Amino acid sequence: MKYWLFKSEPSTWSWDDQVAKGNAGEEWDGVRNYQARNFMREMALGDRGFFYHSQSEKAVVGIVEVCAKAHPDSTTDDDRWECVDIRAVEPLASPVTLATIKARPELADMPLVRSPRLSVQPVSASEWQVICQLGGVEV
DNA sequence: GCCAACGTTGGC
DNA sequence: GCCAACGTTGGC
Repeated sequence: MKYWLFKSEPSTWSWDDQVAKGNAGEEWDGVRNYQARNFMREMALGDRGFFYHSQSEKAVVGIVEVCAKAHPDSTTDDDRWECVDIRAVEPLASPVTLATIKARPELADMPLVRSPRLSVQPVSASEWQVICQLGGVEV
């Protein structure tokens, strides 16, 4: 199983919006970036991901699961763009902020730190464990 | 195929 | 609200 990070502006699509969709999940649509799309193509059913709020909040707030593999993005006719579906699994007991992540040497290589604009990113197993611990979530 | 212009994103 | 960084677009 692989780990990922999904970034969203809470004013556009928040963790609460994601939770409201329940187990059916929701398309992670609107991605118009090849790198991000390619990561989504690599995702398998059951892969886990962090849900990150950008802008005002700047924190990992929840854990999601891939519940549909990459398929055409329904919000465009342009067949270059694909997306997966994800569903909320559980919130972090305490959100892990960008400041906290930046302060951790073992997390300093995350794309979140290095290229903050990439909206879908891979997360290593060790990074996953560290952030889960910081967030008060059992791995 | 290159490169400049532009729009968007996100941190501060 | 500003500004820097980046990726995409379109003209040549």
